Amino acid sequence: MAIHKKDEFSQKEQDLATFAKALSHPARIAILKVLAQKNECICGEIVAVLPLAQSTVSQHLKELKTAGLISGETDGPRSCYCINWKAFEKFITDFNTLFEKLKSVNTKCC
Amino acid sequence: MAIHKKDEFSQKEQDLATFAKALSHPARIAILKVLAQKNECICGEIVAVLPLAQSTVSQHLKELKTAGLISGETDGPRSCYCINWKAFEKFITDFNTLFEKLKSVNTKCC
DNA sequence: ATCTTAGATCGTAAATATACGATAAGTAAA
DNA sequence: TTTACTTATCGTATATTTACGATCTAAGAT
Repeated sequence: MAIHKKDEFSQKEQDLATFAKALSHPARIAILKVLAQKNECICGEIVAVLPLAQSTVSQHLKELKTAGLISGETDGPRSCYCINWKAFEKFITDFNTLFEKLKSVNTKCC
Repeated sequence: MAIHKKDEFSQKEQDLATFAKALSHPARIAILKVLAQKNECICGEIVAVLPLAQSTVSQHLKELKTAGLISGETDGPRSCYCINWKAFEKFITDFNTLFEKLKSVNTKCC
């Protein structure tokens, strides 16, 4: 029980799931928006906008970073984050490819 | 602590997060593939293909259904599931729109 | 009417996610 | 050096997810 079986799926399926998981919380979607709209992607600005504690935002940022969707540099006492477009687009493409493929095969059974 | 604050984000952010969450497990991605590739989208065929117990697959199907990505009809003693393309494409479009928008605004700060 | 089959649901255990406050660690300014 | 500021990390509580076996339900077969 509760022994996770994620590893028994294909790498592509796991990658897509990991990407989706990174986006599966509204706070992380909001963070991505802020990162793109501000020229200076300072952590503090994100904290100011979101209805969450600083430590919680930091945790969400870490998850986005671990998933490879953003990258961060420490800049003096601050941290500068930005979107990792390369990895991001790779996933978007994979998603679209998968769904395009699914759509062409589908034959509406119900 | 642990009082979820998802409701404090915008509806669009919540919708995208819900969609992403539905796709955030490789089993559910695999299920969507099977649903598209088989003409007869019978639950049993999914169970046969996945490395999971019947009850677990049923649970994943329920989550996909709750998220609106698939719909299901009981057909005698069996259950027929299929992909809800309308809702599916709505989300895909929203995703692409969001990311396209983000991309155009970004100015590479780090 | 009973048996079989397919699937959903219940109960449960363990893992993971969410959130916060407190604290640590590092830089900049006084 | 001390102080203030910014962010990361730790500890912790609670909620949710994942997974299974067992059981319930409903339809079809005998």
